[in-house]
Amino acid sequence: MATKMEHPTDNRHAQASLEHFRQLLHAHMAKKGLRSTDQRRLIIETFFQAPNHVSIEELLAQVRTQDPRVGYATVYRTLKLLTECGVAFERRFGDGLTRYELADEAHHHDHLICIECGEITEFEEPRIEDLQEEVAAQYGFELKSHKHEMYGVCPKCRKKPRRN
Amino acid sequence: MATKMEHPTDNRHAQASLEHFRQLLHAHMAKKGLRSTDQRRLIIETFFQAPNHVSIEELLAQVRTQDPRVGYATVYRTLKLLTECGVAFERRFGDGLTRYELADEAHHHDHLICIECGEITEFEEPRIEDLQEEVAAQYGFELKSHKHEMYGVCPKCRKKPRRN
DNA sequence: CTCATTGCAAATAATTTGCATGTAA
DNA sequence: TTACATGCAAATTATTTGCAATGAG
Repeated sequence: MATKMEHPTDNRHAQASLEHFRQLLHAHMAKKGLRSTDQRRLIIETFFQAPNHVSIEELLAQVRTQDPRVGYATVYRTLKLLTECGVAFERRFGDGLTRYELADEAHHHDHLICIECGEITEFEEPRIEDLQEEVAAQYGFELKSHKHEMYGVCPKCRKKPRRN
Repeated sequence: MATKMEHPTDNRHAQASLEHFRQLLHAHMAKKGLRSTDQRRLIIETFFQAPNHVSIEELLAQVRTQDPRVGYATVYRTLKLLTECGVAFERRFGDGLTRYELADEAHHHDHLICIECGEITEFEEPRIEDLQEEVAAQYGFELKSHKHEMYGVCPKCRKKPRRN
């Protein structure tokens, strides 16, 4: 059961898996009567290609390399749209800003965060996932998603003399 | 190893365990030359007695029943102090505000959050804790703390007709 | 006495919103 | 054409900070 092994730091997703998200989005937009605009398409494609855990600011900077006229508000509104239709997850780590990532349940991962240098490492551990289902069932919860962050000192920072 | 069983919703901590936190705080304040004031003592004791996951606003409201003159800034500053010396943890769930809880590692728990009604249930699962250590070790991390939140639909909300 | 602390108000920072204008469908 | 979308700037919200007055050690 616990045999799948992939590069845990390979953040980007195959084109194939993006197709699913494009469909989700399309369905949502059709149902709500929303429109496909240049800015939305650009922001969405940029998000799909961006590294994981992008902030609005990072995403906007990247978007503006293609179209400098795009404003903050549009990025916020588009990411909210992606969140609403289940394409993106909002995440808040310690720094005061929201980051976004693809809602890729099939390729689910959790995070190891270094409290010294802030480096974020992804991990997958199917045995933990199984236990989560077990716990949720104990409490009668129907599990939809989860967030599992472990904070510690990464190998690099452990080598440095510790601060006091 | 996995035999301890307690009321998972019993949030408050025995007086005995608070003693440890008082000492931590006292040591930190002594080392930094900080002073013990009426406001600080009141805020800290209120925090110790408050339900888990208090927000600044809730805490201030409670504090003001004892002393209406206390201001927001003092509560923020005091909670930051508690966080710095390891007495409290900052937590950010989905709503845009920071909540605080006792940094009680010995009585560690994680959270099950209902996405319908917002109810927060605590759980403990030693087998997950063990696996966390294992994963951290795989990556060479020295684990300091973690945050594990599971989102789903609680038993009560599952009974209600689902919204669309 | 000295310097940390407080309350207030003003300052920040991230995010949201109102509105006139632009533009998919 | 008919709303939805955009960009801008102003508004909001949570949190932080400057400062004069207060108070702990």
